[in-house]
Amino acid sequence: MSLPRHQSKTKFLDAALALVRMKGYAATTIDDVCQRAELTKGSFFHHFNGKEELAVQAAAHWSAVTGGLFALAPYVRLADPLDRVLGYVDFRKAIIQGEVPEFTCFVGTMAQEIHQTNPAIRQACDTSIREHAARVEADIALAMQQHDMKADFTAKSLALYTQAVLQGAFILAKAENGRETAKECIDHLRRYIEMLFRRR
Amino acid sequence: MSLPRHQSKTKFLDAALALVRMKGYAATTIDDVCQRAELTKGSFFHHFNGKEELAVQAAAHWSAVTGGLFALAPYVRLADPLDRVLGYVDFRKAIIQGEVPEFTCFVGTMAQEIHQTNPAIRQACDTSIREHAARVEADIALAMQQHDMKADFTAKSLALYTQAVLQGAFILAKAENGRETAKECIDHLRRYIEMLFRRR
DNA sequence: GACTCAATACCTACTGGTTGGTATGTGTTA
DNA sequence: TAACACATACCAACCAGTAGGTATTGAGTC
Repeated sequence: MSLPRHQSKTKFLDAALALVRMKGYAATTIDDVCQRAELTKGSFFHHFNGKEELAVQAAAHWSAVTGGLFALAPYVRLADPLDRVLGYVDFRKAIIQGEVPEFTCFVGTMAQEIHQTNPAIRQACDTSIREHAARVEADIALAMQQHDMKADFTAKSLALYTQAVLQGAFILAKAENGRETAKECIDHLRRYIEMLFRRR
Repeated sequence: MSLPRHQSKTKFLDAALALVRMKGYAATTIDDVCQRAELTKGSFFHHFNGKEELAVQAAAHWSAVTGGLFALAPYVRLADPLDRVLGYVDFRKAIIQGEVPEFTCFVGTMAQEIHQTNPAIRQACDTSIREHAARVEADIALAMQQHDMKADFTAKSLALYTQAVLQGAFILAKAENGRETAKECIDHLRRYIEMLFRRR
């Protein structure tokens, strides 16, 4: 009566994403993960050699899941690179919906907790964030080229800035337990990009 | 051989600030706090009725400590409100020094972890962040007034945006285990404010 | 197509260490 | 002498991880 191959592993990873986004890494127990995945500890330790490995693989899983989401978003098909950048920002604002754990970032949450105590997880989170930023960076670089912009900042630094704003917006959302401030932050981010590219 | 009144309590609170900034809230045990404060659990439970109360009071303690730091910063004595706003941003950049736990935000870290699980701590973190933002907001409001700015955003939302950028910059700093990206984020924040007020 | 056999996938039951919290003190101060 | 400020010793619950089992799958053999 077992499920198709490796589906269980995915269930553990999905459970980890949900639970860590709700309670954080340290407060999420392996038993929690097993219960949510509707599987047992024996199965868990068959797939992972411990909590750390779960976290590292969950970071990669997060990249895959969100990567798919952004790849399918309509803005990626816009012809103008600046439109894609602004479309990305708008999309990030649009997906701020539902309860706080539903729209906040798994790797940002985890990095916050383990940066000093677990280098392997920290590295996995950093990689996930930077891979995502690199895709934004590509469009920013094209937009800067197209607008012949002579700036005292790089496309990379602006791309990372967009991520910082989003991560910070999530923290304010968590603190207030709401979405409004976060959305207003993204409005400011959009305004900044518009001003940089003189679209305003 | 006991210390002057209530000094022990402060030692617990200081220990909590340091440890949570290093390891996060959940991973910080009461025993850790006692050890760092060089006091015993008996003393701890004399001053606090549990970990939650420690966290709530530590948030207030954090506001007091950082409040003192900013009150003494040189930028607050500048005559022009916009200079004070930009001076604040520069000051935030300047104090990004040393190891990551030394410059990151206690309440931001804690809010991230407990927002769904502990309303009392979440509220304390929100209050701490918003009190700090309110001081920035005051100068922003004056600057907007003085520059006769007709903006489609409020001073409050811009003030909260500055906090979001800072909190997000801290997350990137934690993920990369360094300071550079965070500082570049603050450069972007400064550029944004300069552009809003046409100082560039 | 039936018959091994080994690897895979999953389970139950347990353990040793940790953790938040308690019970019950003693010394010190006003 | 009562309140305060600490300390020691303990406990029950919890948690990461282990031991050792059973069921399922799939590839090779005849």
